[in-house]
Formats: sequence, structure tokens, C-alpha cells
Amino acid sequence: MALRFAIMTALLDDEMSGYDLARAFDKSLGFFWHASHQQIYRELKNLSERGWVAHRAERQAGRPERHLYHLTDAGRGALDAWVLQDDRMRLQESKDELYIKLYNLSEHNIDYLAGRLLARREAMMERLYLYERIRRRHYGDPHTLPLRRKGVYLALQSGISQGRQYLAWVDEALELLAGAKEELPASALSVDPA
Amino acid sequence: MALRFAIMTALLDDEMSGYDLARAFDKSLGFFWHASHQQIYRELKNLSERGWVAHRAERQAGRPERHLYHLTDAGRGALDAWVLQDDRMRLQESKDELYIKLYNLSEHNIDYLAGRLLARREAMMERLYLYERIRRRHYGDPHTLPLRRKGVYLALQSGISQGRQYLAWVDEALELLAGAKEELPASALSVDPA
DNA sequence: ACGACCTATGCAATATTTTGCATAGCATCT
DNA sequence: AGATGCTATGCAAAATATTGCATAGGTCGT
Repeated sequence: MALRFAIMTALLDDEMSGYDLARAFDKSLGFFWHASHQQIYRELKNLSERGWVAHRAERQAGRPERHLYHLTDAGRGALDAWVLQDDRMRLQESKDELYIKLYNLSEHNIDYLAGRLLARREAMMERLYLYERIRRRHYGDPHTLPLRRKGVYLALQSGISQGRQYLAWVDEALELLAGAKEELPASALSVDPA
Repeated sequence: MALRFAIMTALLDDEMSGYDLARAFDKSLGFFWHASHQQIYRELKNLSERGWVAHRAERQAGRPERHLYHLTDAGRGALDAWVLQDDRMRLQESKDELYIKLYNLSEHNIDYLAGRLLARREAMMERLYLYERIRRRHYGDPHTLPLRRKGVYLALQSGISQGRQYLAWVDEALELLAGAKEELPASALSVDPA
């Protein structure tokens, strides 16, 4: 339901192709909504049938045409109405299997889990770097932004502070795991040459 | 896929009924995984068929029987194996429609959105209070905990620091929105007696 | 030259999640 | 006395999301 409106929101400023949208959902928008290209193409078809978006084709040499989508007036109206409706509040749900796996922490998986935490750390660093760059470039002083862009800023800012918090947590987690490993009885370790 | 293992994880310590599990998914566990009772009953059936959990019935006067589920040895094995497999890393995705709605911030919806933010603030305060109480009671000094409970602590700690970060963000958002409202031209406000 | 990866679109099958409904008795509030 | 809400279970349909496949030419590295 909301993906539909997320797509329309992305089309507020520019016309975009399905491919562009998929790119956007990988990047900035992806912090609070994830969508594969298959989902996006399906929704675009659906939105076209409803008359909420329309597209024009752009020919390209040697490549498939790009279908550039834009909001229609009806779409804009539907989006405005949706914003004021149906707030299905669901508090931050961090749906990452790794948390469940941490509940199962043991000698057998401690190294594996520490490795997975490290991988998340890397990925989050990269994303955070991207977000902070965007903020620096386009949202330097939030108070001077036009109203709508203040909202975009807030979403971005949420991504940034969640990202920082996440990194701090991962570091704490890795430290605790490292400390725990030292305390493990020798029997649980692999061959020790000492 | 992972819900199945989340349920088994919840059964590591105690036997539980579907109802108990639903309760647990509403509370602490719900931070990183949400599941309705319908989903849970379906999964329990599925897990029983696989032989990963089993149950005994407990009669109660005037009420439906409670089916108390516990892990089988096979279930324990499957869970251990899963922890070491298939890490489908997906970075923190904060799937809340409100972020999309913030992208659409305008004079017409600013009050509504501020109200919705406030509602989330209340709900998060409550959850945070619960988590902090749990931590104080059961996870006072993480370094002295047995290994598995260190993992549980880390998940809990993630919930707490995310919750705090979220509250700080909501406050920042509400302030920015309040400031923005003052700057709105009079034409956008309702009748002003001044 | 060959493989890997990027642009660009889309269908189909499966898996997961949500929503609506159904039953049933007890407790508590008004 | 009636309404609401809690315990306790579960089926079925609809909406969403994931995974696998398919096509097609371009670029870049080895």
C-alpha cells in the first residue's frame, strides 16, 4: 500500500524511470523503504491503470526504451489525501535476523556472529557517509529550507542519527564479544600452541 | 523463514503457548520482529509437522486448552544450524509510512504530521521504559552474564539505544515543525483574531 | 575473446504478511 | 444489563514481498 505512495513521492520533483526508482530505493530512500525493481515495475503498471502516473517513452540507441514516469494531477491529489489518512503506526521494528541469532550466542557461533556484525558495520559506514554528504550539500541549514524540504531533511536526519547510533552499538557489541571470547575455557578454543 | 527461528528462540528457555508467544512478540521481542497471533499459530503447526517443536495440552476450567510448546532435540539442532547459515544482511530499514509522509510536508498536513510524531513519541517512551526496566533487573552487569545471555543483552541494548535516539529525533523534528509553523504566512493559518 | 557487471524492462511462482472472520467464556466497567 | 476487553485458538482470503527467470546490448577489465 505504502510503496505506491513512496513511488509517487519520489516522482514529486522529477520524472523517473522504473530503473531510476529502483536506484533511488537502493540509496537514500532505501533507509525507510526497500523495494526490488520487480515490485517497482508492477506498482508503476498499477499506478498507470489508476491514472495516478503517466509516462512518456525515451528512445535510446541500442538499449531498451526508458519509460519516464510523472505524477498526474489525480495522482497528486491521491497522494495529498493519503498523507492525511490511515496512519498505521508501527514503532521502529528492526527486522534483522542477526538479533535473533544473537539470542542464540554460543561458543560455536561467536566468531561467525562477530564477523556478521563487522559486515553490517562496513555497510552502515558506507550508507552513513552517503547520507552525511547529501546533508552537507543540500541541507546545510534546515531552518532556511522551504517547508517541504524541511520534511525531507527530517527523514534524512533520522537516517543519519540512526546510522550513528547503530555504529556505536555494533562497536559495543564487538567489544563485549571480544571480551567474552577471552574468558572462554581453553577447551572451547581451537588448538592453542602456547 | 526467520519467524520460525524467532519462535524457536523464544522457546529456548520456557515452554510457551501460541498466546504467550504472541504476547512476547508484542513486547520485548517485538522490537526486532513483529508477528500476529495468526502467523504464530500457523508457524507452530508447521514446526510441529517438521518435528522441531512438540506440545502438551493443559486443561483449564471454562477456557480453551493451552497448548504448551517446547523445542525438540531436532528443533534445537535446526536452530543451531540456522544461526551459522544464510545471513541475509539487510541494513536497518525503518519501514514507517510517516517518513514518506514527511517527504510530503506542507501547510495542509503539518499539524497532522506533528500529531502523529507525538503519538510515536508516547509509544516509544512506553517501550523504552519497559526495556530499561528489564535491563536494570536482569542485565545489570553484562560482563558477568553467561555467554548466551550476553547476546540477549546486546539485542536489548540495541533496542534501548535505538529508542533513545528515536526520542531525540522526534523532539528535534517537533521543534523544527513548530518553528516552521510560526514562519507560515497568515493566509495559511486559520482565522487570526489579532 | 570472454567474463563480469551495468542499463533497462518485465513475467511468474512462491513465500510472507496482513486483514477479516469465527468461537467461547470470564472479568471489569458503566 | 450490556459493552468492552482479555484469554485462547484457528481458518481463509487478500495484499505484499521475494526469488528465479528472461531478454538485449553496452562497457570495462584481463
